[in-house]
Amino acid sequence: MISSTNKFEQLPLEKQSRIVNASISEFAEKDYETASMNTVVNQAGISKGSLFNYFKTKSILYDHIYKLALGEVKAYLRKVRDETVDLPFQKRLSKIVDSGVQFIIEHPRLAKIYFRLIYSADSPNRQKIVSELQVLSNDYLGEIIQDAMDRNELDPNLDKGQAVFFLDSVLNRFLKDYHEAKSHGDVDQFNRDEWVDGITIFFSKGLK
Amino acid sequence: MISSTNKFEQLPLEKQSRIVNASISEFAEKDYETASMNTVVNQAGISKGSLFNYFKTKSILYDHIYKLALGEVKAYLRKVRDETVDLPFQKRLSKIVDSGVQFIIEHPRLAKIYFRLIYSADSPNRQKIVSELQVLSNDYLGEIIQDAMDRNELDPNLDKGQAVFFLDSVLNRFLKDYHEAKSHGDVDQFNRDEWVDGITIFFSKGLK
DNA sequence: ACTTAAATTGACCACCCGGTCATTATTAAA
DNA sequence: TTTAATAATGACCGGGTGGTCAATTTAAGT
Repeated sequence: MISSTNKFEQLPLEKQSRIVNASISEFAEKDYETASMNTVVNQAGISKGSLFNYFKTKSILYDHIYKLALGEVKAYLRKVRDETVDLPFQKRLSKIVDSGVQFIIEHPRLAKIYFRLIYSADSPNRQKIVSELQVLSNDYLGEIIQDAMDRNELDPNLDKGQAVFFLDSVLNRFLKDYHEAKSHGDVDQFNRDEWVDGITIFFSKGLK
Repeated sequence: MISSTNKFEQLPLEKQSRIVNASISEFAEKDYETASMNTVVNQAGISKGSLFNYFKTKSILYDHIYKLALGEVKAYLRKVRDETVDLPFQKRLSKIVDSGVQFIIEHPRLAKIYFRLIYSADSPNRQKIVSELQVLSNDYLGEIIQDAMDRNELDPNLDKGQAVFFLDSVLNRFLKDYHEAKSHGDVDQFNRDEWVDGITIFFSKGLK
């Protein structure tokens, strides 16, 4: 069976990366509907016919790109999860936030695509994608929380689903705000350490 | 001085509401760029020239609509704030969540516009609007938290800015998820009381 | 060098967009 | 009833879209 990106994958790597680069830039800058295949084509320095030969439709190209972004996110998450298995919950949380911040710094365009995907509404299979992400996040944070519960660092009677929800809400929101602050140039107002401390303390003791 | 909606406001109310209704539907269904003035015109049963006579541009029409949505949101928030001044923090939080849920039920299209505005990226003056909303939320939740601190219901050494951030993250996320679940028809999985309890307990004691 | 197959091109298509404006229909004044 | 002012209309404009395909360039095989 021949995948729909087959033709693309058989291209010289240099050409592939020109196309991927242009696509990432365009989908980072504009939302799905507004992003233009013409712009991609011009920026990549290939003809329109070629692009539509490699990717039959716009939405197939978008699929390729967002999966790429998601794969990178997953890699970061896996890495920090595995590197912190033996650390206490608070330290672990802190490292996860760190990793998120680092991802945003190292892959600003992919971060933009990721947040657009999560928070915006007009990607082709939005509903399916988002629910997949929810499962992913549930598994990931669920594991972190379960580990902490097993070690008696968290209340063993916690509703795990809710705990995951709270973690997810605050972490994602923090990273989103950080990302936006960064792309507006006023990232200095973020004292990262202070925030990470605040977040971990908050999760431990609440506001009381 | 003549406002840009002057012509519109002098229209018969029935015609006004036809136009507002059509606009709300369109901006709820699609994001700003994708929403079509032609659709609005057809649904409202007026001619294109008329619409552009009442509202000079698409973005001015959008302005009118989102301010309407925001005004409604503010009214709900003001109401619940004033009605709960004497209640303890936990009860107050619970009522605020209630009010949000009720808003979503009573004004699903306005809720859609509101969440699109907050979480999506392509509205005309997005940056300005979002920072205005942040100030608004800061004032609102800041007041609720300050009240609770004054009554010794919360740690008086709290970083108020952070506390507001946590509240805002969790509340908005909860309502957004609720809204999406509702518009996908699977709202039953939400045991509202359980969630409200979970949220208030979480804010009091954290996860420990 | 010649032929054939494959890859690349960009002009072109139908469609939709926000916005305009000469024309027409409606109302008010005389 | 005629005239003047106002309101409503929709054909039309320039421009952009995703996608196509006949024609051309490039590469491979003999």
